[in-house]
Amino acid sequence: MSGALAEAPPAAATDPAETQSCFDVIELLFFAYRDFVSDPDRILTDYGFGRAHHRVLHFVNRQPGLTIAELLDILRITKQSLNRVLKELVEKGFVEQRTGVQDRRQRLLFPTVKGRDLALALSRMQGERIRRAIDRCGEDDRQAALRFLFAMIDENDRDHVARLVYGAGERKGQ
Amino acid sequence: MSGALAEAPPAAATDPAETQSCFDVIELLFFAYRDFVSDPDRILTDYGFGRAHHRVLHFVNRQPGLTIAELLDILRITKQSLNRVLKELVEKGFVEQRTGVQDRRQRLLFPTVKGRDLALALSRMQGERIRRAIDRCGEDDRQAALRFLFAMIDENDRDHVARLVYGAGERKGQ
DNA sequence: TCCGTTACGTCAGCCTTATTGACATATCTC
DNA sequence: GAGATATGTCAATAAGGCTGACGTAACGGA
Repeated sequence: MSGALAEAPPAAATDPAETQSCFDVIELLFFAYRDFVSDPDRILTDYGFGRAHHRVLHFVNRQPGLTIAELLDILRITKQSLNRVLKELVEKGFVEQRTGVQDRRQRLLFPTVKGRDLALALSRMQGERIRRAIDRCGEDDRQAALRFLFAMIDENDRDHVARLVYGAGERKGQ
Repeated sequence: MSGALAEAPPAAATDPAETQSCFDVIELLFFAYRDFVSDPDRILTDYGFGRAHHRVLHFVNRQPGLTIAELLDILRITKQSLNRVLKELVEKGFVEQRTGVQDRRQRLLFPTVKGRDLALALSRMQGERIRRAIDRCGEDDRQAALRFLFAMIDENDRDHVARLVYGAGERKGQ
């Protein structure tokens, strides 16, 4: 496709042509993600929050009743890292913790009204970008992109992600 | 599609249905990116590098002769942040700086052989994930995903990115 | 030739987000 | 009652980003 690296043939690539053909995905994923997360960042600073808070708030709002362990598995960070941002979200009244009913060791996480509003405001910003993208490339490309992105996820995690994305909702009581 | 938030109707969303329909893109982009960057991370620690080094090395390798200003525009970080990682890459012999010919104020960045090898090893890891994804969802979905991801980029930046991704290669001499 | 602008480097201090390791507590399960 | 599990927390550290300020070299036009 492009003439990149024509003067510098790859020394160790098993298949230069195929390696090369992946640059577009690698780079467009980088640029799309770069701009994708930049929108909410502006709002978040007004609340004294960062991206880490956004991620927590998003998944708590998306799946009310989420446990700490499940959140750790989604975010792939340590509990110490999670605890700091979660504590701030709770202290500022965006997330509420309730003791589990079946298992009282668990702390189920719920968004407050305030938390839900913020989560939706952030999603709306990202949604606007997504809708503008769909206007450009069409709904079919969005559907295909979803399939491609899904296939990019670790195989062991796809079932879990599928359930979360397409089967989410209130799960645990109170 | 899903029953998420059924018990908690969005308070401020202009269009709940459309906001909701974006959750899949928001989340799959998060999970795909999470796993996508996790592969190179393992190699990078062996060299004492992090993701920031990877990004710099990738674009320097992709576009030999890149200037500092262009790299800053790609990465969207401050020159102080860039300088730290770039200095380490130069000190460890992965990137070479040469004074510009037309404009002697510029420092043109080139990968060394060592740098090119590392960049390609990292790209290869990501390429393997991409190829596995294509095996699952097909080449058409990949092409569509590229169009969608491209449309997700800031409008002002699309020309620049298009040139970089599809028209890259050696640009500035010696 | 002088002067303003540009490209880059650097010092200093700070913030966020992540890490590892260790230990405490409450609760479940057997 | 004992061990495993879910969570909370203290402490130290690292990576990667930021702002602000200042310096130097080179370009470019008046």
